[in-house]
Amino acid sequence: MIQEASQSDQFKEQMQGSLFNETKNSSPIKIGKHDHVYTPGDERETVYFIEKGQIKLVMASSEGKECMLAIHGPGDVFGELCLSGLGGRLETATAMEDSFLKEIPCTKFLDRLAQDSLLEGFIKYLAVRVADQQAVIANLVTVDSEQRLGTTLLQIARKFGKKDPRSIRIEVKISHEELGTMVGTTRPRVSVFMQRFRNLDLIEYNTEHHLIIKEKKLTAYLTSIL
Amino acid sequence: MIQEASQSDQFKEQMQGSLFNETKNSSPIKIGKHDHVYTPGDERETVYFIEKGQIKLVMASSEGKECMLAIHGPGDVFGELCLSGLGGRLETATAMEDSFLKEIPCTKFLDRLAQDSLLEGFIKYLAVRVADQQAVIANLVTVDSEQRLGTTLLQIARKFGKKDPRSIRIEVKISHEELGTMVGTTRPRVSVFMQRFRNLDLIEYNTEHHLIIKEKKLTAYLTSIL
DNA sequence: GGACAATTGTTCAATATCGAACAGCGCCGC
DNA sequence: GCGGCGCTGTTCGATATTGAACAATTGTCC
Repeated sequence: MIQEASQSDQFKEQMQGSLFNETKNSSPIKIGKHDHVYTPGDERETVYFIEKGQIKLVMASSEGKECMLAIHGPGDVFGELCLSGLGGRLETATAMEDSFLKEIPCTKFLDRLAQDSLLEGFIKYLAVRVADQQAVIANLVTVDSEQRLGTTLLQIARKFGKKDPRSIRIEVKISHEELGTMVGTTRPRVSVFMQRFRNLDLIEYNTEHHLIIKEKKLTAYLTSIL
Repeated sequence: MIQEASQSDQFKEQMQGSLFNETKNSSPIKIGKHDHVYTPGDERETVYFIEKGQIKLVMASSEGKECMLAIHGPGDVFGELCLSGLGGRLETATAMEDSFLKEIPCTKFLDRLAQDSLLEGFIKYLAVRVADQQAVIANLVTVDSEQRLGTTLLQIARKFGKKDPRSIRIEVKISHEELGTMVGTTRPRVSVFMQRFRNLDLIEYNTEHHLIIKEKKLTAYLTSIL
């Protein structure tokens, strides 16, 4: 697990360097809080690189319901799915706070990766993505909502957590509503479980709205309620 | 949609050609029905190419529950997730019938793709995979089981369907139990819905256990029950 | 051909989940 | 400071889903 993280981090750094070169002449785009980077159907085939901010990817079903697929932070790349060549975005990308992005046309993106011999690295990166998504799917299918919420929290913590001294980890701001759309349950339900986790001292709300997740305790609890 | 299918089919053919060259000297491995190609934790970093047969990929949760991730048929490649470099399989790959596979070490696989200038094609292929999985996730999160079963049937039909003259499509053998693990519900529930679909003439059971899916009718029905 | 195993159709009570409602609370803008 | 608004915590009846059980049916292996 650890060496894997460092490996993929390594590629991420290389890719960041590569993209930095590619975009150093263009100026970043500012996206205000709650504004969209793109919406379903948009044909613009570009990849985005986050310099600063938070971007969430949400997919809407034919009725009104939504599903939050991911949250991306500084240094992340998103919108790479236009590489699939099937044209037209499937999800909505929205800024969760004022953000600054660099935009790279999808063909340029590939060319640059090729030039810098990063194609294989990118394949590895995509393979990790596929594996992660498989885990999400298996989770949605096999376990109940409390468990799903727990594992989702752990995933987010691992992605965004600054390693706090006491083996605890800190967070970004995500509403219960949003958690609901990741986990596949309703907001009240999320509230109840979050409360339960809090009472059991598996998570905490920091003085200022930051979620603290006690990775070990939470993991232990989740396996205990199988 | 249509040009996309043909594009990815085109890459698939190129990849098949490429792999055919790579493996023409090695003889295929036979996997008997119900036997495993690999199981979780296996470290063997190889990619498989199906010459004949059906292979299912199943992920098991910590308790006993299972989730069927995919079914692959002749010409398909699976096990590519070892390219992620995180070592150890996550799922179980099982033959649904006697199958013949070619096995390619993961490094050889990449080398060959590179030699044949197929790296970008493979990236596109993986991007499509990620997009498909996103759709699956959104489905699991946003809609109810009947709807999910319906869309799952459509997905399978599109993957395996031989285009029957009357805009209908034929199938592989999948048990209700297995469908349950794809859709995230229980077997009895699948039975009920399948029965309902049958009564509404959205699907049929062929004289010999082959499922026939009436794509248009089923699609129409699914949108009608939003 | 017959017996056993696997698959399907169906039921039911127990349980989990939804969704609508309402109250408290903190933040922001004015 | 004050109102409004968005987020949270909590409740509840209506509804969906589970899981266990039992026939009926089919397939399969000797």
